[in-house]
Amino acid sequence: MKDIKVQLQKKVYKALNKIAGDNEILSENVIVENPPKPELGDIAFPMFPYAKVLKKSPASIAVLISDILSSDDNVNTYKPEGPYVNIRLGRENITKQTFSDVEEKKGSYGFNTSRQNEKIMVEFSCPNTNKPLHLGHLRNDSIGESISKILAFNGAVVSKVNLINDRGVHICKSMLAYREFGGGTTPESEKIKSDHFVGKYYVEFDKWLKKNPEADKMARDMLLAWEKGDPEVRELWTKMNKWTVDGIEETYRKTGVSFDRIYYESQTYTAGRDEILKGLEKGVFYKDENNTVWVDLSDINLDKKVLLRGDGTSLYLTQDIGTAIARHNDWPFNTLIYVVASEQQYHFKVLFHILGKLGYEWADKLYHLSYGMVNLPEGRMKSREGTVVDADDLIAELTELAAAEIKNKEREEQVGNIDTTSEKIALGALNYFLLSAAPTKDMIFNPAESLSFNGNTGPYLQYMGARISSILRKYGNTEGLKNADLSLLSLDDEWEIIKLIHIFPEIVEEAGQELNPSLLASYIYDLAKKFSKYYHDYPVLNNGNKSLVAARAALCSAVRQVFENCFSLIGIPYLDAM
RNA sequence: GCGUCCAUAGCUCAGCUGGAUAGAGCAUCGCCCUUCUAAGGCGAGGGUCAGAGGUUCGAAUCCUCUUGGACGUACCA
Repeated sequence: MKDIKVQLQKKVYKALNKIAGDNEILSENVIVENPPKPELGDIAFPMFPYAKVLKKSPASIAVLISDILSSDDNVNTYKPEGPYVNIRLGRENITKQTFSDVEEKKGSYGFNTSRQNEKIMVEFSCPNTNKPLHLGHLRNDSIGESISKILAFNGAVVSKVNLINDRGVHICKSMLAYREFGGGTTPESEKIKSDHFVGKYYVEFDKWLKKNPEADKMARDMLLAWEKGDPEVRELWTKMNKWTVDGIEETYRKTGVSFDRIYYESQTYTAGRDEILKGLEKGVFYKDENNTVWVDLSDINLDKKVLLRGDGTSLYLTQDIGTAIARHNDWPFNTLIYVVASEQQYHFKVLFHILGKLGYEWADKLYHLSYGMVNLPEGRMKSREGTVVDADDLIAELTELAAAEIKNKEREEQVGNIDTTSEKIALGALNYFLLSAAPTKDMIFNPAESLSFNGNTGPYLQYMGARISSILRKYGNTEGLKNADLSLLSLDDEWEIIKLIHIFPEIVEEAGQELNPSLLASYIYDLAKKFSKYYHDYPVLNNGNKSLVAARAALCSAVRQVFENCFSLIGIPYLDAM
């Protein structure tokens, strides 16, 4: 559709100049747009901008341009409508081309090469090992996974990386509380998912701290002991970290999240130190009387920032500098995208700037994909007030609701395995919900409403997919569909659907450019809605005309393929029955 | 204080680089299961696009200010 628009732009440009004669030269950048309603045509050119130069009314220009263009084109039709030239495209070629494209590419329909030869690293998730994942992590994971898939579908080579924050005072707090109150219990003995088991002691620590202010200092001491390699502390640390990581990995498996490489903070946290010292030698940084190393950021209108403490220990920022450099060595990327919440914008601004100062020419290829917070109707989630929405609980709840719905509709038999189907519905609901809002925006999770499966939701999309599958199952062998007579698809409703199928690759490209999965979410919802109305109004199988049945089945088949491909990009499992 | 971002229907969100009466879902109220699964379809009501200026033939969209909010501005991560 893009190239068609460009061609038409050129034609309109030429026609405009024909009217202008040699008086005026017009900008080649002719404005194109989509008409607000399908009845108005497929593509529109507003004529307002040329009124002044041509000394004619927009409406009369529209008439002239339409005439000129019509005389030279027997494929598309041009119609002046008020100040607009509205164009109806010849449907035959586009339809034929679109269908054969889908038929040929199948699972890779939508794939394009706009990001070919790019190596893109995507960092996301980055959990702490003191507690299980919550809803905020789920948004991070959804975005990270989706963006990675989208970029790969744009031809890039993508490497997904995770950085597990397994070091620091937070894990020491859980460790202390466990040592104090755990009494040698284990996740197995208590039959609690292992990350939740550890999280329980993190909460326990907070309670303890209220009665015993000493606890804070004890945690810091434990961290020091850890850094010194105290064997007892290390042993406990290893054990508890494993519990958490095992539990988190189980959640990853359930939500379809995976990584090409996992970094552990405990292994990388010292890596930045040498870089800072090198920078100090080069005079990029400076040291104060306490041996603290600083960077002056007044060149980007920011304050100064500590890079190394006086005792030589490193900070979050220090570590991230080291990690970035290590990553570039491990896998020389063209771009590194950090999927991290918006609250860390300042951090990344500073990080990128410092890497630039250190002379890494790839510093300007680092990008912070800053996504908004997930809030509750009452406001921010607060662990202290126990309002944090736990990831596993949420998924379990959604799964139960889906299972109840299946039973309620008496679909057990058709669905087959209720457990796996319910899980897929839960996942579809969750990912669609999290990805349908633009990443940059904060969003509100209203438990009551967000658990619904009706309306603009993942399950609605899955349901449409299941209906298409059902129709195609009833149709039988779909092999012959490539020979279907597509000219029978003459309804406007069919044309609207075909156009949507046609532009799918363009939407994929745009979503990649803008790093915005929500474009795909609203695209597929649009397609689902149009298809839903279409098959409701026009029988695919029971219309009494064998050729028409084949043509419509072919349309179903193409829509199904786009569903599958688009679904996979935004983490919605495709279901053949539900 | 300073910086970044945000403000569209009662609620949750769309609205592309400015363009034709501002769109969905939820909620409310009607209608539709003897035809491919009603997790569905159709219809109704509901908007001074926070407010005020400006640029433009034309602004929800761009610029300025005001108001209201989020986040940040730690030798936390």
